[in-house]
Amino acid sequence: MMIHQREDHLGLTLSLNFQTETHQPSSSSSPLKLNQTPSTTHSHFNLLHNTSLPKQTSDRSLFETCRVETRSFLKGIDVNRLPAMMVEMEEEAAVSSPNSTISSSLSGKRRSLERSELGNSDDIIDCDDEDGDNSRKKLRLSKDQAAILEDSFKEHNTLNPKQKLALAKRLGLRPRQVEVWFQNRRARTKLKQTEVDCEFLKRCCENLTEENRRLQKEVQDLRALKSSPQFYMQMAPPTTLTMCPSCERVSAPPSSAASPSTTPVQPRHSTSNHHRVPFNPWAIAPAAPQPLNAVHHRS
DNA sequence: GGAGCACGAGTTGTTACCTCA
DNA sequence: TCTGAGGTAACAACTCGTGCT
Repeated sequence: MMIHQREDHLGLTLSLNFQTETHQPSSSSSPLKLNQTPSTTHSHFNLLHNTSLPKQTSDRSLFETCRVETRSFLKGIDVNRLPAMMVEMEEEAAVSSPNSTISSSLSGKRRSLERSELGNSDDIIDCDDEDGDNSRKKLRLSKDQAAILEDSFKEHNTLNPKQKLALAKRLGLRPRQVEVWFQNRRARTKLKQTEVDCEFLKRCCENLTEENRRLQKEVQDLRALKSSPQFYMQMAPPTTLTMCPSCERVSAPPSSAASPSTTPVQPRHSTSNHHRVPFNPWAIAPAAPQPLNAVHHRS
């Protein structure tokens, strides 16, 4: 056992780390997929029997014992509800290790070291299957539990250990389950936000493409006009574009109908200093493109 | 029955912080 | 006092397995 005292940003002041880590098969590294053992069951077992599991998973006899005892222990337990006794035990475990799950409480380095020490993952024996076929039961949170978690998530999308404990106690779940729920919730929220952002950017792109097409056509028309100046002279002054003589910026009058991105641009200057005059397309040199945030005519 | 999806949970890598030599 | 190594906790990203529609 290792005593580790720290004051982290979440307000945890004291932690006791029991070195009762278990070894789990790496789902990605091992071609042979074994049913993975929820390590929390190991922690249940450890807490119940106040013992630690063997570090080397080749110790099959101990694991078989564990398996039998766990199976009998799990009989009659609703997987969605944790007995009060277990909640209290989990609380203690959570206080001693904020992560509360043995596997996840291991540091990356330690975990990878143990992975390398583990070698053949075939030695892993599941310890929590209640019917002996190595199938894990899918936990399903009740509507009430989900609603409370949702409410809590709306308040704050991360939990400090105290909040986690309180919530776990209130819901009759293990702190680790609350933690996992919040992790998954954050991940899924982020995913949805990414989808929304992606959709928004797609629409922006479409609008810009459309505007680009329109501007290209306008340039084409103007070039055609330039090539026949006598025709231009007979034309009425262009009404779609005006230029501020002060800053020499081009803008369109409010009446021109266009997409939102081509909405007429009104100068912010006072009319005493700036007059809207017909824009002569070849009277000024083409302005260099400006960064979006430099276009001060947009209101 | 099986395809698709939602969701709980495990795994792995990274980062920040702490302790200690 | 500074510094680097090692340990720990927390988190994100990825993944898998199960249950539901």
